[in-house]
Order: sequence, then C-alpha cells, then structure tokens
Amino acid sequence: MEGLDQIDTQILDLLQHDARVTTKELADKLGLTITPVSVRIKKLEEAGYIKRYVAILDRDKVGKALIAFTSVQLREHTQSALKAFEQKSVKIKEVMECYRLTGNFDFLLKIAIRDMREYNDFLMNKLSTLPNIGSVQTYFVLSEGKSETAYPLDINLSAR
Amino acid sequence: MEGLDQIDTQILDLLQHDARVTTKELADKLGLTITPVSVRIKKLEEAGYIKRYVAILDRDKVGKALIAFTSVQLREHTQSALKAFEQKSVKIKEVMECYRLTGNFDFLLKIAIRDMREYNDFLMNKLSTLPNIGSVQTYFVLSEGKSETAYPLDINLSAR
DNA sequence: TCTGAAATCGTAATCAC
DNA sequence: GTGATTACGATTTCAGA
Repeated sequence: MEGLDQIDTQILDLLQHDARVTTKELADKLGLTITPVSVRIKKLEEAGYIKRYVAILDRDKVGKALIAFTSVQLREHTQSALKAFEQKSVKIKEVMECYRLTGNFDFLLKIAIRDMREYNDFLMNKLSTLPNIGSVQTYFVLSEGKSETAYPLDINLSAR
Repeated sequence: MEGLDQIDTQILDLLQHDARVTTKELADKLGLTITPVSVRIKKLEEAGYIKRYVAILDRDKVGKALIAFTSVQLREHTQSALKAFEQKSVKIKEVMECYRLTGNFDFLLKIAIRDMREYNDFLMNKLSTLPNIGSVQTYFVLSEGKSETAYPLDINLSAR
C-alpha cells in the first residue's frame, strides 16, 4: 500500500475516534457505497495503518483513580544499561507507558494505580528494585484536561 | 450497576486489549455461553465502564513520527489562570494529552507532530500565544518502550 | 475503482428450561 | 445461567459498468 488519499485519511480519522461506526455510516459520510469503504478498511488493516481496536475504559470506575508520571535518571548511560532498564520497567504492570527522552531525565513512565498506597508499593517494591536507578521524581496528575488516543491527522477539507 | 465481579473484570480486560474479539470467543474463554456475555457487555457499556471503542493507528505510518512532552509553568497560579490555560491548550490539535500536575511544573502536554519543524510551529505560533506562560521545557521521545491504552486490572486468577 | 445484489457471518432479542 | 430460535444488520463476494 503506497500512501493514503483523502478518503483513506478520513476513514482512519473516523475510526480512531469511534471504531463502532458502521461501514454504512462511513460510506454515507464519504459519499460512497459500502463495498469500497469495506475494501479500504481491510487494506488499511492489512497494511498496518490500523494496529488494533481497543475499548477505552473509565479509569475511575475500574479503580485506577491515580495517575503518576515518574521520571527516572539512571546512574550509568551505557547502551546496555538503558536497554536493561527499558526492558525491565515495561514488564511492571502498573507501567502503562515508558518513554526514553531527550533532556535532563532519561525515562518517563506513566503509572496507573488505585491510590497513594499502591504508588508507594510500586516505588518501593518494583521500580526501586531495578538496577542502576539514579534519581526518581514523581508528578501526580491533579486533573486530566485531555486524554486522546487519536492522532491529529491532516484532513484536507477542500478534497470533498 | 453496583460493582464488578471477576467475569465482568475479565470481559473488560479482554476488550481493552482487543475490542474485535467476538462474543463467542469471550464466552469460550470465560466458560459461558453467548447470552450472558452479551448482556454483561451491554450493561458495562450502559454503566459507563466502557467509554468508547477506538482504532489505534500506527504513529509513524500516519506521519506523526515525533512525540514531545512539553512541561509548562504559568506565571500566575490563580484558579482562573490555571483553568484558562487548560481550556485553551486542549483546543490545540497537536495536543493529544494535557495534565495538571503536582510538583515543580504545572502542566504536562503530550504533543504529536511530524517533525521538528512542526514542533517549532506548535511552540512559536500556538503554545506561546497562550496567556500567562512562564517557562516551557520540552522533552522529545527517543524511543517508546511501551505505550498501552489498557489499564492494569486486578484479575483474581483463582476465581475460575 | 466504483455500484448493487446475493450470500455469509455475528449479534441482539426472545423463549422455555 | 443454558441452549434454541429468530430477526437484523454488517461484511464479503461477485458480476458488471
């Protein structure tokens, strides 16, 4: 699959906001019939543009009321030390996201837990047991102004 | 709906990893038939445990190769200044996530862009036009070790 | 690459148990 | 909760433009 046209991009954008939209609805919005839309979706899936479909849960309702961003600096910055930290930290179930960053800390982790007690358990019994940890700083989320899984696609509106 | 039992929790966990799993597959995994599984999913949706279903796209393939975490400190910390920043920043399309944080910066933004040129445009023409900005620090993502939308649910495995 | 019809498959709703 | 039936809607396939 070589490149996306405007219709592909619009399909992706609609699906990344609502994956339950029916092919018929998509077809109507795009001014097409079901068949080509269905074919395009399948191609987008097979070519890997769509990685997967997931349900987004209500964080509070499933008991993960607390989100923390934990930044980590390692003591040693060899390639193997960086790799080792990454490989081990992502195995901790509370770690939803793990990024290696530029700037004055090495890793940023997003942690989902029930409460402060669970964060303490994460910090003391899980994160701190990893080798080579230098300094750790924690930032708790006070409020979530936006939390979007959809990427900001560039849709050329004149193309309709 | 008052509380989740082990079966509900397992349904949620399976759906937050793969929303395309069929009711039949869920039923088989849970040792039930389609009917009760179908009823439970509907209840979970109606009670708001499942907020929505989305497609997760391939970031590189859709041209958002660069992710930045941008931390912002405001000059003034009145309630109205904080609220105003949050309300305005979330309207910027490149801002996928916006959190108000404890600790030594006020907001953390996750920014998805094509490249450094687009980040510069975001910073110069969008973020910096918001009122009350004190200091801004940017951390670019060098590698994404884990990027999960699923919350770490506690599944009591002994319950099967 | 599209349209439109036909066949297939999954889901939702209903029922007796 | 099971298991069967039904009806509906979505998806896939295919002929044809």
